[in-house]
Amino acid sequence: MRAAKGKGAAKISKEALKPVDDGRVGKRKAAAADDKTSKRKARKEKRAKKDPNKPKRPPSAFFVFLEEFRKEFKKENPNVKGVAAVGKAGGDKWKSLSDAEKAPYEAKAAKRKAEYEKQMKAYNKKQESGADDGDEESERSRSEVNDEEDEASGEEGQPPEEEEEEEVEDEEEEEDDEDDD
DNA sequence: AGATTGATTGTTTTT
DNA sequence: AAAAACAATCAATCT
Repeated sequence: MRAAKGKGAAKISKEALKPVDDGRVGKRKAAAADDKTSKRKARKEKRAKKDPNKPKRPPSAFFVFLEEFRKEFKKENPNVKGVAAVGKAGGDKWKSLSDAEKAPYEAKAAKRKAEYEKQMKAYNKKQESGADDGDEESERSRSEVNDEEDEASGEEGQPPEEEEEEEVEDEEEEEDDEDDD
């Protein structure tokens, strides 16, 4: 299960109802390798087909915040290994943050989303080859897709204006990714 | 050994 | 429009 889908989102009073076993990670529930029982992708219908390089959904502000939160959380709680612990702690703190505090995260998430749309555009272009919907398993010569790294063409004329009451420190986003291995 | 779960919220996606 | 699924993460647990 996606864990907190209907419960977490709908009910918010599970903290007391469902105490987490401290750092206990996986209790005991694994229906591994079960086509229909697998919730991973119960292909009831052709919801999603396995695509080579399909851009995953952009992380929401919460996830962006979580990524940073996890680092600190683990730093202060090296004993806790479960992801659920951080999830709950993060969710709790997330709500504790003010809109102004979430602003920077939202900004980052917004940027991620923008990239996602761009990637999706390129992705669609590749898919343009054969718009086969349905159970067309016929894999024609899929060959390599020319990956065109679309670099941000032109900056946006205007920098994001924070018209919010709280002026957030605009961190200069570094887009130069130095990937030295 | 690989697949899966657990948990959070927000957005993307699908119906 | 609304519900569903999925986005990351890490270790434990299951088949």
